[in-house]
Amino acid sequence: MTRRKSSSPARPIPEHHKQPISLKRLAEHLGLSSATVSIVINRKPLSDMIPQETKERIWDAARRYNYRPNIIARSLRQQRTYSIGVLLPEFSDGYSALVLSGIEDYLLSKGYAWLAASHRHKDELIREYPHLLYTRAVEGLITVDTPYEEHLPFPVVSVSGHRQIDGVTNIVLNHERAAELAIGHLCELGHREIAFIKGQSFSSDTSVRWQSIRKVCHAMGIELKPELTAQLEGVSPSPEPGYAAAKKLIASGVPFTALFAFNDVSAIGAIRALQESGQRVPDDVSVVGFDDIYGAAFHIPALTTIRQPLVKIGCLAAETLIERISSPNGGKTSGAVEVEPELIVRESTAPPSRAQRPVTPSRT
Amino acid sequence: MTRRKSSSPARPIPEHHKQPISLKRLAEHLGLSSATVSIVINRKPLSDMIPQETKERIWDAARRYNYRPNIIARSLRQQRTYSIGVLLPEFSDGYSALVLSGIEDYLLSKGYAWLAASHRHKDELIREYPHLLYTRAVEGLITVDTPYEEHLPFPVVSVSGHRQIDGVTNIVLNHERAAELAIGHLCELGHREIAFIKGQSFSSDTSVRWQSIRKVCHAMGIELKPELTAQLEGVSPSPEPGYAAAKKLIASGVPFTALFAFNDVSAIGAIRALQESGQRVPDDVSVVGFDDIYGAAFHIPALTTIRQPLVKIGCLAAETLIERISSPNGGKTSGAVEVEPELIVRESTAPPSRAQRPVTPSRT
DNA sequence: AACCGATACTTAATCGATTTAATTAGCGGC
DNA sequence: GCCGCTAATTAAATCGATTAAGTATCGGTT
Repeated sequence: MTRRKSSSPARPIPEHHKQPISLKRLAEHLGLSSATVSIVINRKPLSDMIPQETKERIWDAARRYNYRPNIIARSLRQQRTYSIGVLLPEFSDGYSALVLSGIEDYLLSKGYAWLAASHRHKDELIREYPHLLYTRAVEGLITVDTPYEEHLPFPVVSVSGHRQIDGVTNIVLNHERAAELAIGHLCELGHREIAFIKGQSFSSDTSVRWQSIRKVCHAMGIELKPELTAQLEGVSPSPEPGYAAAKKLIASGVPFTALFAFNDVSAIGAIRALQESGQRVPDDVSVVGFDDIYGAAFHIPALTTIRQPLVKIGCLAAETLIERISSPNGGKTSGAVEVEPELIVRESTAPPSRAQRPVTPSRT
Repeated sequence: MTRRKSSSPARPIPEHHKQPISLKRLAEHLGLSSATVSIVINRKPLSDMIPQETKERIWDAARRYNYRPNIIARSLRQQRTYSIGVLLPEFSDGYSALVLSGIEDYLLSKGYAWLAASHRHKDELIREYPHLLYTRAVEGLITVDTPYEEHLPFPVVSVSGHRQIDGVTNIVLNHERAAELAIGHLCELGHREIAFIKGQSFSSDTSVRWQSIRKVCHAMGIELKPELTAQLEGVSPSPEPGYAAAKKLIASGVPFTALFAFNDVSAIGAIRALQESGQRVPDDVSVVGFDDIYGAAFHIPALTTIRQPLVKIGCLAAETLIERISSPNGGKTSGAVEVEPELIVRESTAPPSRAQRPVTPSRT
């Protein structure tokens, strides 16, 4: 304080300081320059030169007037926004929501914010949103189950994306292991006639998952009959597509004792279709789901499923993205990170009934 | 162009203009001042003075160099961020997700962005997040099922908030009508012994809903037995709390033929508990849920439920908030907006069975 | 010839912070 | 009494737009 110029006396601040105070006003009030205050508040190396007493004066005033740096001004100067975008198909699909939780946890801990956007499988939104987010000055993007081709001017981490795109890191499940777990479980129970529901064609996991299933079936000597293969159709996040797919499988007339669905939601729809056609789960048909969303455990019957560590995946995606954003070389590494699935056995699977009745098509 | 000074010739821009171009550079390249370009790009009234030819030159260049105004700089100057915060308990509860969809739709159409935050019922996060969002310069906040007392320095719209707080607009369901629909439906089917599951104490709808139920029960001559009243406990967004609550009701030994749950998720948990105790739904006990989340229709049995227009609620919340943000007087109006529920009859309700067996407690 | 008003722009301030380069005061040494 | 050094701070540029206020040119009028 020894050298504070007497020519610039501390200026008082009006009582009702409800509106945020600016650095400049705070500095004026302290009789210091805004540079000094900024340096101290941000604990810059330069502040080593500032005597303790002054620092305390600054901190006191900052607390008293509840000073909060204007993040917009800071962003402009630093060319950093500390925010990222998250693009996903749908908030209410049980899958994205869990990934989001993981993302949020990590970002919160690192001081990042995120702008979310759901495209509901509309091509236009899938195309537009990344640019909109870019306009919003995000520093990176996490896409969840969203195919995106174009090269973007910032790092991208893709959850269950599978294409190798420059600048995109993929977080992927070990799908082969997943198929082994599911089909192995059914085989062990004694099932041989297994039906499959593939994902929608727009789902990025669909193709990889299916390849894994084919490979594992072949290895285990399970025949993959075309009549026992159905595909989800439509963009509804409800169990309806699974219901429709299962109806088709049943209508084929080819008997099966087990069904491996693309996800838990479609498994739930499938179970409804089976029950409507007079089949009981798991007595007549075993069903295995995928994901282990909330609620899978509470469905009746409780779903046997392949759990994806969704929260962890979200966390990992966020971590990977932040790392790439922070890395000095711009994080050019576009590789893949793999996570492991887990088999959760509940009530929807059982050994095939001895009296192997063929599944008969119900009336439409 | 007649008067373009020959002293500042159009300056070429290097080929690889991948990185965004600034207004200044664009103006330099055009041989104009940035003010002129800004005025034209933003279609300010002043641009009426600019000849068509110049305007076209500007637009052409903007397109060619893919000019995008830096939103940070603009925000700083205009003191507007065109973004709001959304605070909710949980992404994966089926309820919030639908509200979010509505919010997103509306905001997208108005050019606003949103920062989302889920507090998972942690007091600390409920307290901190609004300030964090404020620091992030949101212009308003939508809270979903989140009790918030403190006065905030921007407009707040609260979905299913019920307190009258200065500066907060509530979007509420007509709970009395909802209770009438549910209880009326059960009465019409012939039920008299109705059990109830109240919401968690932290849920903002819990108290209002319960008052309405009491009122309607009284009006309809239904006795509200304390033993047939349970409350959800714990923060899990899964059906588990509903399961536990139903277990308690069953354990009371008091017979009931119908159950009105706080929401669909808890109804699903309750159904599981009933089935485990040997009751069949709806044969022995009818169950009515609340919300009509995705999946309610595909549960087995499909849930009869009171539908809240959740997407519409989100939309309405966003609209109300934007209106208050844009209104010149700062939108001091803190009132309430009411929406109407709807009864959706599916499979989980039926007339009480003639052979009115008392519900017997199952082994623990 | 001086003036006016319209046209077609430009200048410069501003938003609120960060950051680099400079400045000042005091002190010890010669 | 001057030099150089350190400690403590500050001035000024900067980020990229927006915007109020100003200016130069020209045709036309009195």
